[in-house]
Amino acid sequence: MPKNLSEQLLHELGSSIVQGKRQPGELLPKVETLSEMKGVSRTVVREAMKGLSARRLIESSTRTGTVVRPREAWLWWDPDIISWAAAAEENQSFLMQLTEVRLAMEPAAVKLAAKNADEEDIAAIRHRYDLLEQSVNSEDEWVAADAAFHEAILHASHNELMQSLIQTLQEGLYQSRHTTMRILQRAGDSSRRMALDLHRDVMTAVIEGKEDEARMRMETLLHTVSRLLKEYEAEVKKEAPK
Amino acid sequence: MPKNLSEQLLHELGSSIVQGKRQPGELLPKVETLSEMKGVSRTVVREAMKGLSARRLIESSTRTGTVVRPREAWLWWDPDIISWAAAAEENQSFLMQLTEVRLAMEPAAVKLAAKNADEEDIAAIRHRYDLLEQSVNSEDEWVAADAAFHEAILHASHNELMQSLIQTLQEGLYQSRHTTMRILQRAGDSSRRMALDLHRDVMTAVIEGKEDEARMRMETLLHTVSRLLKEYEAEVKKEAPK
DNA sequence: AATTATTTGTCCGTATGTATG
DNA sequence: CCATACATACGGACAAATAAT
Repeated sequence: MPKNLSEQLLHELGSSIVQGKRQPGELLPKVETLSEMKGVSRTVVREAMKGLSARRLIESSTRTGTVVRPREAWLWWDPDIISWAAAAEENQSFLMQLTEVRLAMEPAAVKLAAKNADEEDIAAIRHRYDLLEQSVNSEDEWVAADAAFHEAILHASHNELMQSLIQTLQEGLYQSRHTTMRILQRAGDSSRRMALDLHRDVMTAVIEGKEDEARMRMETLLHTVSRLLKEYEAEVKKEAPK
Repeated sequence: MPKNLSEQLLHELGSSIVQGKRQPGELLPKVETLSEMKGVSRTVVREAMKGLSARRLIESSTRTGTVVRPREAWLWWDPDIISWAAAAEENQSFLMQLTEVRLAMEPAAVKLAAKNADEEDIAAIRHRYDLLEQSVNSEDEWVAADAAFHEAILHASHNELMQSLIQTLQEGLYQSRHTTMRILQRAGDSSRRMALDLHRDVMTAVIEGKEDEARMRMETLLHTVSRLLKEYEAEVKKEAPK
């Protein structure tokens, strides 16, 4: 998947750090040694190192060598770091943290959308909602239509920073949720129909420019989905206990 | 300031892109040319490029060369990108967006703190508040004490992701605000005394575990400070109109 | 469809800078 | 002050990919 050798090595080293296989404070092998270990040139190793230090996972200094930086220095909002952390064995706590941020940001974004949406935005949102309505009977189409709807709302906030943030956030959640998503889909059309109503409520408030209304309805939507998720998780656990 | 040549070049190229001097879609000079232009080796150029592509500011492919990626692909939550954007000429819109995110995140973090703070956290928060109280008469000490107080609250949220996010956020705002800060400080002890009360209210709610109370009080605090800022900005503008 | 030109990607020998012992 | 060990920097060579001819 990675395009070139240095990206490959970057992912290998990066995930080993984020997943705790290399602890903060630990000294990495010197460039020459790594080059031999991985069978690549020093150039490739050095370029991978640049990727790691751009994410503040490591710090290099002459003579001392290259050490893994403490967790609080890491740039957690890098999509790769999030992806590596979400792919870790023990990721429950991390996913909860991601969810907490989402619960804070999405309603705020919708509130902004209600304030800032122009005619073009509203047309786009309406269109996405129609597509959502049409795909209420299809498991596969629903997921894509749902994402597109949220993206249209997000775009209407006219805040690039929030868009970027929520996007990386969603990707992180998505990666570790595709199994759970399947579970939710199994719930069938009825829960999707319920979700559809909640989506329409959000849309209406945005179109009418009712900021706080829009924010609260998004909160309701998120909490409902989260409750559904928990219920079905519990149910599955009951059916197949380990 | 930058430690080595490649970081120097990275900052030069990175800020020129973020500040719009090199537009999305534009083709960068090839490695060899850049190497000659800047008087550094190709190795240095290549390593700087790695830094830019880690931040998704550029994309390279063989034969085609290296192009500046569209703004929506950029990793906006990289501290360097934020710093470059905050240092731009036309940064009003960017600062507003940063502020909007802050207004969403800080109250959410305080709410979490009210939920999750343990004895240790509470002791730390109390301590920071005492320092804040003691520095109400000193312009210089206040800024540092205020930051420390917010950091202690943030730490009590027990959410590394939020901490990281708000920290980079604050650094971005701080960089472009140090002039405005001076203005606010000029307001004298009275406004600081008012702010102190608001801080105490937040602290109390956190200690008592009143989540929504804590969130709302932080919202009040932020809005009050923002209002004070605007008032003094307007006043200064009146005194010295351009 | 085959060839060529151009640019990134990769390798490596070598030299320099810097902090440690 | 010298020796050592590491990152940093330089540049020539070749490989791989792809747009243009």
